[in-house]
Formats: sequence, structure tokens, C-alpha cells
Amino acid sequence: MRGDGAERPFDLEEFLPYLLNQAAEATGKSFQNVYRADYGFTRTQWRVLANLGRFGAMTAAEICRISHTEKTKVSRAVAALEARGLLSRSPAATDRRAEDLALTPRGQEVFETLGRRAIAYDRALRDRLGPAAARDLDRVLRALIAPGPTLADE
Amino acid sequence: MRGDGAERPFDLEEFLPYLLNQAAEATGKSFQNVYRADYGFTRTQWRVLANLGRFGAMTAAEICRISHTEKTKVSRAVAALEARGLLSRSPAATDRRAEDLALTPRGQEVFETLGRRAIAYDRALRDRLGPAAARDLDRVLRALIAPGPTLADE
DNA sequence: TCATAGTGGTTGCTTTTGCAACCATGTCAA
DNA sequence: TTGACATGGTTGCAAAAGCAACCACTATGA
Repeated sequence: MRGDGAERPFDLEEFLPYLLNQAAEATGKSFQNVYRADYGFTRTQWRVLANLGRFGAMTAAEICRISHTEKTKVSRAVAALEARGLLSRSPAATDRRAEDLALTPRGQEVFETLGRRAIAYDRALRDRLGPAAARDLDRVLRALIAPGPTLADE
Repeated sequence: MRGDGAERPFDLEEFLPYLLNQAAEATGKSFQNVYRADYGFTRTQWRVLANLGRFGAMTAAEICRISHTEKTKVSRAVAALEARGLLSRSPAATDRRAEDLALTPRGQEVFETLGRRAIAYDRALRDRLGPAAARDLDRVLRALIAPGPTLADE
């Protein structure tokens, strides 16, 4: 056993949330240039586009649930995409509060272009890690995303 | 080989930067409550505190390098911590532009308390993954953070 | 059928970030 | 020395995120 009065000081560099955040920023940043510099999208806009492109029409609330994004962010992203003619709304059949969101043909095009570039970028990242490590990483990240353990008070 | 005209649509849920970001947010959020609700710190303020607590006095530029944080964020965080009496500045010996930053005794105390809670939280996260997966995760995350491959244009 | 509470979505206001410009000092070479 | 460029740090302004309040509608159940 290790000496228990040890009391090593806390080291940020070994703190999982910090490492995850650094990795997310590092990997996110270069792709951000694609959707930002080339299309003027916000990260949330890109996400909304990606979800609608992948899954077809759905409501804003569904996008929130799928992508764990706050509704106000989604609301504004939807408005922006609509203003640029990439997305259209139509009243939802069953619930008069909700609207079905769908990409316009132009939105679809953008999604496909951006999607191809994203796939290529993802492939490049995974190649750097090797297939086994990449698969493991997926698994672990999903495990971290899923439930959410509450914080143990000291 | 797999059929090459395949053209599967891009799926956000398998995009590494997205997964990393989700995991970072999920794990970061509950600890954020500790430093935010209990101390009113910003994430950057907590990082600055953590670095000074761990490594002792250093300049703002060094904090930037160590924690990959933009200088303006650090600058403001330092100002805020100073205003609260948790940090003090002194002119750097060798370079008259720079200032050595150090935690005050009160800052040290806060760091120690928060550090203990961070360690406990980190341990809880790692326990959920198992020791082997946690170690692998560290390794892979550091690999992702380190170099940064440029984006292949399509 | 009416009150109550929940859900989909938007808006306003504040905090935080990101970026560019800036000042002061330092470095290097002509 | 002097000019050009780099570096440490701050500030101002604009974009983005977070939060609470809100409107419209739906669901529940007394």
C-alpha cells in the first residue's frame, strides 16, 4: 500500500475532465476552421445541420435530446440556418407547439460537402491512434457521456 | 474490401471531436458546480489557481503555455483572482515586462480544498472505467493533445 | 371544464470567450 | 545606435453561451 498521509498536491495534468477538454479543443479546433472560416457556421449550427442531414426531419426538441444541447442554442442556430436558406420549418402534425425542421436542398448539399470533410478528418485522427485504440476510445467516451455520476462531497 | 461507392452519410455520433467534446462537457459539468457555485470561479480562474497551486510562482505566459490557454483569458483570470486576494503579483526579476504570479496563503488554502475535491472526483470517474481503461484513456488523450495534424483538404 | 403543471420554443440580459489592436519591454543584426 | 521584429500583458469590442422569464399549447386529474 502507499503511504497514506501522502497528500500529493492536485495535478491538473492528470485530471480527466481537463484532459478531455484539452483533447476536445485540440481536435475540434482544426475542423472548426472548415465550418467557420468556409461557411461562417457556429459549432451549434454545424451540429444542427449534421443531425438534420443524418436523420432527416425532426423537431428542435429532438435535436436537443440527441445532441445534448441547450434549447436556446438550438433555437438560435435554427434561426440562423433558416435565414440562410439552408433549413425550413413546417408545423408539426401532432403538436401545434412544435415545428418539423428539415434541410433544404441547399442545406443538404452543404451537409454532404462538410460531411465528407468531417469523415476525412475523423479518419486522419483515428489513423494517428491506430484502429484498436480508436475503437477503445469510442467505447470509453460513450461510457463517460452516458450516465453521469454525481459528485461525491468530500 | 467494402463497396466503395458506399457513401454513407456522415454521422456526428461517430465523429471524434464531437465525442470528445460531449465527454468533456459531461465530466466537466459536475465539477464545475464545485468551483462555480461554491467559489464563483470561472473555469479559467480554476485552472490558473490549479497551476499556481501545483507549480508555485510563474508568469502568465508560462501558465498559457502549460495549460494551452489564451493569454487574454489568463490575464482576466489573474485580475479576478488578485481582486479576491487569492493571488499576488510581483515584478519578474529578469524581464521587466513580466510579473511573477503566486497564490496568497488564502489562495493556497482554496487550492488545497478544491484540489482534494478534484482528486476525489477524478478517482470516481476512473473507478467507473476501470484502471486499465483509465490508463489507456490518459495515453490516448495526451496523444491527441500533443501535436495536431493539419486538416487534409478534400 | 377548469385549474395546474409540463413541454416546445423564443427572447432579453449578463457572463464568458475570441480577436485584434495596443503599450511597454526585449532581442537581434546592420 | 537604431530600426525591425518578437514577446508579456492589457483592453475594447463583437460573437457566442447560460440563465431565467415568457408565450403558446398539451396533458392530467379533480
